[in-house]
Amino acid sequence: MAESLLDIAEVAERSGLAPSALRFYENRGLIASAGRNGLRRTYRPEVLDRLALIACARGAGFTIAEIARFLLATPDDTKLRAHMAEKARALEEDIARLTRMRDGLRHASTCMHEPLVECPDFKHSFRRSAALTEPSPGR
Amino acid sequence: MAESLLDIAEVAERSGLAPSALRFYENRGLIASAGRNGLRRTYRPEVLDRLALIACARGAGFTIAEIARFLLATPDDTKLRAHMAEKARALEEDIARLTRMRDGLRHASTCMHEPLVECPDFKHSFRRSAALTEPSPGR
DNA sequence: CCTTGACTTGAACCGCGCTTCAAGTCACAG
DNA sequence: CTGTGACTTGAAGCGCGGTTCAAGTCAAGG
Repeated sequence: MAESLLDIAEVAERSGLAPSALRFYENRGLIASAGRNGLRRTYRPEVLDRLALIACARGAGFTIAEIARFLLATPDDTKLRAHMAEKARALEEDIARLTRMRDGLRHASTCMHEPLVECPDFKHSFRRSAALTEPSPGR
Repeated sequence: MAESLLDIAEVAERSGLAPSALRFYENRGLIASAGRNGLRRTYRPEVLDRLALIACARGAGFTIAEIARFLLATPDDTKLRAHMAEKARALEEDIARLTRMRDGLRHASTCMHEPLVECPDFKHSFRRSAALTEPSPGR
């Protein structure tokens, strides 16, 4: 079984993350090492799934601290579920915003208008977006 | 006409941004003040549209520097258009990623599975997402 | 004239997510 | 036993997007 443990360098390579990032995640509680081989951390292969999860969550705008909370939450945690559902809702809004933004850019990239930035359609999509975005001061 | 100029405090209030942020944007070239009333910056009302645009772009993940480039680009700029189209494509990917994330979270929030994090469906959606996310090292 | 109070400036600081660095420690080869 | 070289640590540094701060300046009011 010790055979199946991965060296930190290997995990780094396979996950595409820097070793420093792995150590960073470890001391933030996002992942755990299985033990040491001398000084070297060794990881169970499942850590790769973890890392994929983390990368994805990061990409979706979750902070490290949030991810840690998710991962450390007590198992049968109803708060966790609520939190997840809440996040799903938030993502819904993000998606809508990005979609509008994408449409605005698409239009802008083909619209002839003299300052491009003044194109009414273009401005319009931002206006709408802004109205929905404003209430959220954070970020 | 001077009547229609807005004081920085007014712009701050209407846009929901801190005055410090307005000054920050100004010295990054994102907005321009119309002049001064004593020491006080005054802005043309159109700056509010600008700010809405900026807020939206920020929300869509553009950096301040990127936005500045967009806004300062020479008008009939074909590179600008190409850049925009490119960004639109990138947003498409982000949207797809967020959508998968949202679905993953939705599932997770109702799925009974003992470490929640180990739910196969849940993991699966991250796996797929990760595969598409990995090539992009930045961010 | 002097105060008040909102603005001005540049510079320092903050939180985030890491990376980089100096200094130390280990396994293994020769 | 001595390198070598990849790891270890904690601390410092970085880029981003601002905020905060000390010190200065102005217009208006008393």
